[in-house]
Amino acid sequence: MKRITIQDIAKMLSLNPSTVSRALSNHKDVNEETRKRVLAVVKEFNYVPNLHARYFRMKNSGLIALILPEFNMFFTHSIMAGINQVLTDKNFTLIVFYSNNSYQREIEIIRHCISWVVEGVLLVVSDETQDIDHLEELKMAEIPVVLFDKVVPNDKFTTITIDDAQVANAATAHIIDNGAKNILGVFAHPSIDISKQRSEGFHRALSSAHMQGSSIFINDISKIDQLISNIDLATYDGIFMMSDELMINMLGALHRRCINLIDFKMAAISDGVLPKNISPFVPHMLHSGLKVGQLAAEELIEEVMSTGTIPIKQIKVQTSLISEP
Amino acid sequence: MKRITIQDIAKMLSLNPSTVSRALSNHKDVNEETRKRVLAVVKEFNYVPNLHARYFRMKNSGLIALILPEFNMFFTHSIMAGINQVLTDKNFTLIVFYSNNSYQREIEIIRHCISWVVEGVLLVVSDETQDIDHLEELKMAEIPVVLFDKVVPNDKFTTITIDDAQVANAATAHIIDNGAKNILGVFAHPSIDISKQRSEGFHRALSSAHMQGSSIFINDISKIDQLISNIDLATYDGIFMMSDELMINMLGALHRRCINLIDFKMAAISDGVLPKNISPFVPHMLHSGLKVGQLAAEELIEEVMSTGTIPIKQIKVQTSLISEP
DNA sequence: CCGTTTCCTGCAATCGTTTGTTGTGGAAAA
DNA sequence: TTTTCCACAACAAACGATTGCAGGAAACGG
Repeated sequence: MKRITIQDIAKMLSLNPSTVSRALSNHKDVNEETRKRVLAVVKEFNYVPNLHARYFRMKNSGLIALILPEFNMFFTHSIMAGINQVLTDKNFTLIVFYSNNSYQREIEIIRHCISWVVEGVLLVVSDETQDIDHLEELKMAEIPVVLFDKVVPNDKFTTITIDDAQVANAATAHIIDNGAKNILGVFAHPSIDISKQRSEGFHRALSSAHMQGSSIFINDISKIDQLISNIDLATYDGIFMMSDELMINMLGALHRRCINLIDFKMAAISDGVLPKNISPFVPHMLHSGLKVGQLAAEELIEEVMSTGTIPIKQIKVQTSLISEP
Repeated sequence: MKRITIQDIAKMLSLNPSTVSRALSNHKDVNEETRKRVLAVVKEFNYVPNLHARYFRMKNSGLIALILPEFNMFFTHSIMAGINQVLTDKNFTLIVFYSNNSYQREIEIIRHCISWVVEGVLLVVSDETQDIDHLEELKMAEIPVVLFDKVVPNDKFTTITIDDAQVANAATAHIIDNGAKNILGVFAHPSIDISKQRSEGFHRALSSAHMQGSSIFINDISKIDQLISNIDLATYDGIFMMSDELMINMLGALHRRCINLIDFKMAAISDGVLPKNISPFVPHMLHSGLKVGQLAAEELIEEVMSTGTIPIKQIKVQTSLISEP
């Protein structure tokens, strides 16, 4: 079936398309009477504007691209919820791409975004991404970009992160405050930036309490049982876990080794959802994906809306300690 | 900066825009020599086509809309991963909407989809949605729709679900096979369709084994501790949990009541991700979000691509029992 | 040498919407 | 009565890419 257009409406009412257009956009130059007639026809025939035509003419698109390296159950969903809230509010439409942690794919996606005339890009870089050369094209096309969560440090684009070292430090300090004497730190793959940062914060907390402790880096989470099998857990009385994913897996692994979790002082860095759902409760530095998503979207929209240039910001999201359920 | 267009390229090379366009689309009517020259300029100036212009002219869009009622960590992410795989493969672009479980919002979104001239819609209906009247508009606009996961039973659109009753039945049977004599079924809010279906399957399994058992419906998951506080768990030796969300919360709640989970024969319906991550292992009927997403996307694309009409299908996704880690 | 075919490129229209400019009739002001 | 002004609506151009058709030049056959 052929869609009804503004011209069809114009013809029916013996009006000019321009008048119909203005009627629909509440332009003052159109008589209230004619507007009524237009609206009536719109309703009767279920007219909806063709956004391709509109945005093509207007040279914008109302589209915001979100580029994610992967879909994981621990953080992505709340980030998306946060972004969506903001975008829906401001009447933007979200298109989602998935780089599959490939730098090459990320480049392709960015090209595609330009083709789509998106008005802004929200980017969580892939693990492979080491530089931001590929964002140059977006800059040239004057498309604002906000990097968040995993970022490449730079001074050309707004970034939104947490102070990983400081947060890990605070979480570890909480374990120490609870009286643990020997703490095990559990981290993800050591090559990714946040592992390094959080590990650093962990060790800083230990040394400022004049304590020792050790860290393990889980390269492949499915092998966690093996990886911790040669650790004498009895020597530890505290555990720090750098993420939700590690937390749930670590708890599972300990459980499989029939270790009583009550014996441990624990802390993690978490989105806050999982600790609400599982037992025992794990105190955590609340690193809310929802908030990060919202903030990223808000910053981006601000840049999109502004006419002039806006100062680049390096935002550190505040985190807080959640010490009880 | 102004974007470079086909006409700019044409001017530079003293060609006609039409020739440039044909060169770029590998049309045979253009000399290999000229094509080379065009490609060189394209590369030099980083030309990217304006998809709004193209799709506006071509009357399609390469867009597929995904409408979700909510973002939850338990199923959404794997559904999206599955969809994305297929769409990326077939060169479609995904736009995502979030109905926030509101029927009204769902209607708005569908309108918006038509406005965007999307080529297909993947829909998980909101909890409020009781009918499919609002999909009539899509049908009139000849936009294919695939309903999946949560659906409204109907014979006008392709649907992809699991046989909830049968799956719940099988899971329960597994608990019975393991020797449990008195089984507790844990279900979500009784007003949503899948709760009813799964509860029915659960009870069917019980009665065909000439057993009794009881169910509880968790209206508000944050109150799970209260809800199970008046249950004498000692009388049960088996638990069936209808979803990942209930599973993780139930395990947590039992743990808080210091109940030894080893004493229970358990089974659930699960996406499979969580059981890999937690301990104890919970046998489950594997209801893979990834697979559902893929299948939904594939079915939709097939309808989109086909010229004639395609038979409506009511697909039940196969599930399998995962009885060990 | 002319007619026909082949190969390549140009011309012009088109998609649906928006918007700057122009036109018109009637009322108010002079 | 003439001039001015205003409210309203029509006209036309534009956005960038695609495509049917026309046309020119070279190649080829007779």
